[in-house]
Amino acid sequence: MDTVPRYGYGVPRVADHEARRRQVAEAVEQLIADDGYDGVTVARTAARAGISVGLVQHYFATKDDMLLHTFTLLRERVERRTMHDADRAGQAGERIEHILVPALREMLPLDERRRRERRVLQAFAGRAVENPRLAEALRASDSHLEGVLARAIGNGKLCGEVVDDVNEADEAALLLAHVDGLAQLLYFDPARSAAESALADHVHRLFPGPCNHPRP
Amino acid sequence: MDTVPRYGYGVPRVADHEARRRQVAEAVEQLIADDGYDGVTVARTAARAGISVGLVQHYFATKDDMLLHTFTLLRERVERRTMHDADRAGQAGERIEHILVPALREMLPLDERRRRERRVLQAFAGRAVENPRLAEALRASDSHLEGVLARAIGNGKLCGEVVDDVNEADEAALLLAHVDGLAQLLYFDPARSAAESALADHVHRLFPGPCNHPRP
DNA sequence: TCCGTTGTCATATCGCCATACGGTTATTCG
DNA sequence: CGAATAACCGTATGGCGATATGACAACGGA
Repeated sequence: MDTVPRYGYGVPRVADHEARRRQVAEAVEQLIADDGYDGVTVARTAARAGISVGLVQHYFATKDDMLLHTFTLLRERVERRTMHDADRAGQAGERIEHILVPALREMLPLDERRRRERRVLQAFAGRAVENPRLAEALRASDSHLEGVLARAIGNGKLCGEVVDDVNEADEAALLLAHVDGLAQLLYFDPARSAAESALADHVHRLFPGPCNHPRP
Repeated sequence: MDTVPRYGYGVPRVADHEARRRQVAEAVEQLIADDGYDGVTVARTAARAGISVGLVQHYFATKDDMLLHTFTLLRERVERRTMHDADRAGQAGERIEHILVPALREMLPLDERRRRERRVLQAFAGRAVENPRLAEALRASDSHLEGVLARAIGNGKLCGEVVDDVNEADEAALLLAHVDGLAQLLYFDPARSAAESALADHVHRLFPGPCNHPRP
């Protein structure tokens, strides 16, 4: 992922490629959040990022690449933030449930920042139906999250919090789908605080047992 | 689908306004399903509907109106299909749960037709973030469905299927959100049959009790 | 020092699309 | 029968936006 060749041979005028791309992606994200997906034009993006149209082209061959990269960075950021804790679920001897709930809660649009984020993700999701590359990226990103959750559920089985006969892949997908639905609900109806407890309930039903095998 | 009014000559003075608008909306829906939202242009829509650009303009002042009307008709159709049964939940003496589950199942993309439908709805949902009129229409449509569900849950309370201390408005919203998440999941992963049982489980948890007061 | 490469910019091009417009046909009503 | 009117068509227009192009600047290497 980060193994980009770095392009560092005896070349002149070395700029930080990744930083520039991040800068542009940041501008795109802001534009989507403010004006929607259709509000994104190469010209406006350049202006927002404080650079020229030509430079944007220099870093992204096509507008589509630009959007895709924006989406990728955004998802990576969300995943990093969300799953930072969840990934070591079952290692600390604490109940996995108690690690998972706040982690997943992080995905809900509970403040302005995350509402903006949701807005952008929603716009991307809408385009995914007509943009195969975006659809693939979305799928990949979801698969990754599902993998992390499935592992957490697997750990739950090992330590007795989860009953043995659940299919962790299914349950991970279902949990993620539920969280997504709740996020959608909260986006359009921020007052529905019941969504938060619904999330907790879901996780609680998944992890009903006590933690029998706390790690040292 | 094939019920295009065929415009028999000899009726030009007064044409069936609503039928024409339906015809155009139908074309729009097909275009979105086939080529995505951005694939919809007035010209292509006219071609698809077998009429001229000018005529489309004659029936819709603006492209936005055209799209909005398409969305409205689509949602109405889905609601009608879905809630036809659910609305008389608790009247026949049958368990409400057993009426609600197949009704809500209807919203899941379980066959090609509904996958196409989902595709279109997803595209619309994506634009709703940047289109206030669409957002409002979506909200209104959801509210309506929530109302129907809330009433069903209320009936459940009356006849003992639902415990008394649930908030039916909250539960209706949560149920709908869950169904939406599951629909999304199934769209991208049609093989996840666990989604269907998840829906049934949710409803079953909501309606745990027996039906004590069957109507005559 | 000078060459080649890369970073950067400004502007040109070219297609597409929503909407505007003017014309034609065919009813209905008086 | 003859306006008046609504359904309907084809094309013009004007703007916007992605991408192409060509020029210039800075810097590393020989």
